Amino acid sequence: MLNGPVDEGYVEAVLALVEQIPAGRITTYGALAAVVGGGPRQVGSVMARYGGPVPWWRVVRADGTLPPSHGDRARGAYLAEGTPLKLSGGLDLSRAFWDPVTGD
DNA sequence: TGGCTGACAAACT
DNA sequence: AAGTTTGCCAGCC
Repeated sequence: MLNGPVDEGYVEAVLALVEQIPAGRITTYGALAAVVGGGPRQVGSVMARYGGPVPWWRVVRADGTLPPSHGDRARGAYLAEGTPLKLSGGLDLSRAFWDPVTGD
């Protein structure tokens, strides 16, 4: 337990939401940041450090474009889960966006 | 102590 | 439509 440092609460909140993202759906860093607080960059930083055990590929940019760091790993996951992809190589936010606030 | 960096976002040209 | 610039928040040098 322990829980030592406070950041753990913040990290836990972010990871919890990411784990709640249903397959075939995606959310944005800004949306998560709006729920857990802080800024979108902070969410990204947390994911980079502690986002190992969570489906981080379901978290994308606000434009629906794939983050440079995701790599082909995320692309395969999208196809495998049936995530609505756009011909431009991005994601169809209008169709695949999942709201962490309402949970739908 | 000040400045740079970073899984971002929104606005402007 | 695309590329560039500024802002935000926290951690690290």
